[in-house]
Amino acid sequence: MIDVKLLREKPELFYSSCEARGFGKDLLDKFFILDRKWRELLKQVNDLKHEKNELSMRISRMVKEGKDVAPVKEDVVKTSALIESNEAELKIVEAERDQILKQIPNLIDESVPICKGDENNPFMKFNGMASVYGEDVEAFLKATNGVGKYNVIDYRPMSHVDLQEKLGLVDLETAGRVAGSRFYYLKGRLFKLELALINYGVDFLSDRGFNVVEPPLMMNYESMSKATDMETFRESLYKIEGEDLYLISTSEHPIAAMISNEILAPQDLPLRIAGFSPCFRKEAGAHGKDTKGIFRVHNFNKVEQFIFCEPEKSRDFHEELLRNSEQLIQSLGLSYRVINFCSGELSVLNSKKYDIEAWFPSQGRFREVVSASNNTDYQARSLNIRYRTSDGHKFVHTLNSTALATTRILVAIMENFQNREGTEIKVPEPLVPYAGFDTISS
RNA sequence: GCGGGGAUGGCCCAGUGGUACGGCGGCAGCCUGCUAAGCUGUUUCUCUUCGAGAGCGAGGGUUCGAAUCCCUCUCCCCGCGCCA
Repeated sequence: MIDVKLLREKPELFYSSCEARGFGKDLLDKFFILDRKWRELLKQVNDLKHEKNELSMRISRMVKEGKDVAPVKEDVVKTSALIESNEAELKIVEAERDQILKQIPNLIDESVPICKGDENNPFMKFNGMASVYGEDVEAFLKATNGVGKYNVIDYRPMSHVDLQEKLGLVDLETAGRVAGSRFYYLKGRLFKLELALINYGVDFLSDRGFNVVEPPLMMNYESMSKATDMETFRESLYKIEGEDLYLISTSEHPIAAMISNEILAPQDLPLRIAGFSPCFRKEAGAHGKDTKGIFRVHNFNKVEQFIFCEPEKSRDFHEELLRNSEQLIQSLGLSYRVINFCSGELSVLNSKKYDIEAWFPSQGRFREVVSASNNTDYQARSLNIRYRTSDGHKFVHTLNSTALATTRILVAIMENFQNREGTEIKVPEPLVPYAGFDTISS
């Protein structure tokens, strides 16, 4: 949720932020109408309650003095009736106003480019040495502003879909029968490689000051709605039938909610948490996209980074999260580019977001493997996560970033490190000690 | 699932129908060679010019008035049962 006081004080900030996101100004206009009415009603109700409290106290004194309180009681009853009707109206207006308020998006950071469309997300940097099939060179260079480094290869590597089929590493057909599309059985060494990735990611973050947790995989409506936004609710989340429970779509949400309604001591900050969990997503808006293989699936595993920090420092910590994620991707030998999200593509919670997109030579393009967001105080305000300062209690800033989303990284490994014949996959060096093998073959 | 106990401000804790006690911690000030101690004030949210309202796990109810009485629910602790 945004800061209502700031909205009242500096509405122009929100009008320009909403405009940059491509939201109309209707939402804000509606808010101000309702808020004005709400404040009027609140004043009325509070004044009436004051009156009632005074009368009650008078009764208290009169009882002690042994006087007849019946007439005063009648006054209180009348006042109470008035309060009841005014308060009912207040609650209606308040609910309407809050409904609007929840939809007002976070203020965007100054450094966010004003644009729209995923394809326009500006390129930030490239790292690595990509293997690029001849006819993809042009697209590769365009995607990296001409600065991407690459080796031209004279064959197109197999897609992970074909490769995993050929090497017997994934069983999609059985998963389709047992569960449905976008499910999978990971088998043998590919499964062990996933465990290696998880352990590697957890150790990596643990070494960098993150406390590691495995969160609950389900959340109730109240916590979930505060940790996320309606878009996620509508498009991503699975609900458990007959229970007030939703499967998490990322450990970001239960980690964020971990310290809801708490007031942290300043020395607790920054609080770095790394979580590991399966993630469940409906992918309702993705019909027809990545329908084969394990690139886009209904459940996958993910190591996630999360930071709670002081507001002034969140920009720096956003860079730290990106740096950690980059180092992980680099260490696996993958080449990638970083993009800065367009104002028009940010989620309601985001103030700023970077994506890391790895190069997939078989597809001839960069695909998202990491998403690093600064949600500033938006999530913290909804979840009521504050810290103590000499100037009162303030909301922390929250940030999150993918460390390793296992299925996507496995796809990247399969598509980047297969041999020319498509009979063997080389295991990235840092994973070898975790996996206990250095190649995967049939 | 059954029985018993519990939830009060950042933390601890008192409070059996008359408008939340005290301590610790935090912050500010005073005092003091320095530190510590001591003293004073302050400490949540909302609307505000003053000021007021709300707040005792959540939601209802009774009452002129509820932390207190009644109902429903949630979570935690102890015991029993079941169980990977």
